Amino acid sequence: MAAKGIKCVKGVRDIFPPEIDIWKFIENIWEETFSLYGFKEIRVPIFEYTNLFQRGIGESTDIVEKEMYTFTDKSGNSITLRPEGTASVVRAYVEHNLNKESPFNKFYYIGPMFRYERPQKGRYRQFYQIGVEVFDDNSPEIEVETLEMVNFALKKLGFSKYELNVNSIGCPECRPNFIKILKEKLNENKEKLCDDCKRRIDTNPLRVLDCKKESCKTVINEMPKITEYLCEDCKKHHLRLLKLLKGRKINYVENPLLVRGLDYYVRTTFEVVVENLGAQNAILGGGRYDGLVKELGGPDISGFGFALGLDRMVIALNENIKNSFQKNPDFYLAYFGENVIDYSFSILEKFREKGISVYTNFKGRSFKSHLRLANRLNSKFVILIGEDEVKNNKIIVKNMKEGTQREIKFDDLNSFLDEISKEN
RNA sequence: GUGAGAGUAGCUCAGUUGGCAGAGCACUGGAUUGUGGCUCCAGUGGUCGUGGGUUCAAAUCCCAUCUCUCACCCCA
Repeated sequence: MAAKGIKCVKGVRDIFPPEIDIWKFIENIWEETFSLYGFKEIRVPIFEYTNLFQRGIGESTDIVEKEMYTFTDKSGNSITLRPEGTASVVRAYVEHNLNKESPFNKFYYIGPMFRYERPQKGRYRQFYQIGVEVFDDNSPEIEVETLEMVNFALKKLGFSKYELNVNSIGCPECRPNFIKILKEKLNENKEKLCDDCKRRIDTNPLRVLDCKKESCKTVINEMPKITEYLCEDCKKHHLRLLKLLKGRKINYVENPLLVRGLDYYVRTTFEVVVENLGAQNAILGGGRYDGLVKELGGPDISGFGFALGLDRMVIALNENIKNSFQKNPDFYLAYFGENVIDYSFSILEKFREKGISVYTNFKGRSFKSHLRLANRLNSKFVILIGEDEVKNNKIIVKNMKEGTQREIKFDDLNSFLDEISKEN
């Protein structure tokens, strides 16, 4: 129980061992994968001027309208804790003219995002994303390479049951036309829809297509699909993408109902969903945002990227993989008696110089309680040092699993340690 | 922002019509004074989420509030 009155803020949390090992495992696999595919890290601030997000994400989106942590700083500027990463990366790209600096165009970021939402499974007010952005490449090919990279990393992480949903939501040329037609058709069937959907016809017509109620589903089945209303260029792009995905044998599901909540998306959108996450089942999502760089004051170049929710990925990660992270140091040093600490320190140093991690405890324990602790920590070996060992310049190494132990003379320590290093 | 459930020891949870605050696991010590796990014995540990109210008496009833969980909504 926490000390009186001291608690963390609603919707945020601490992450500590052993769970932190799972986080680092996931982060490492993504970073290794990014490196293989030629991405480099970019670090951007956690807060920005509010208008970056207003312009970037879209003034009327839910995120900007009601979910941002916005405050006024001491000089009267409106500041917002970032609710997502793309706007910041694009801002940095534009601000520093990175397109002129070098031809390099593939970036990834990792860090916390902030949204004021009601907490729920897989949804927190401070949550962590890893994301990638590719600038100045409007080809379907880069999309395929990126999706292949997603598959690559997810497989390495041990995900076997997931589904890649792909859609095209058109562009500012063709999408308004589709929405107009969809609204008309929905209004014709208005009486058959649930109350929520009746409201959505005006607020968010695309969202009606995603309703789970049976009565609505029958209506939805007869509704037009956005992919049938794409303009020539968008259609060409989309068909090329699907063809390439098939060629690369990347499994996907065409989902004409997949829409994104951020205004900047055009054409290709995609999402990876898993089963065991409850309502928040999307672990990764993204798409193309060709107009955003220009919108934020840069050249008219394209953008494509995705973000993944680390919190959700940790929850969804296969249970047996999670259990393999109970990793404490193999060695525990137990010392007891008068004037043995100097000797013990020198032994610890020897181990560490050879790259072998050792844990010990300085609370003046008896051998019994040392060993009990070592057992709890799952130590494989315990180094025992008492007055006798100091006097005779040796250590005892006990194998906890076998229950056996052997004496090592201090002079033989180096070769013993080399032997261990080789085994690991 | 809306709806439902929950909050008691470090953890998982009991606690009857209101009547001394409980168990298991964990922890500390001992049985075994330089050797873990198994067993036995003993011990530490609580502002019953918080603040009010009713009552001789509240973990229990009432009001408020905070947090967690799940769903709506939205998104990664």
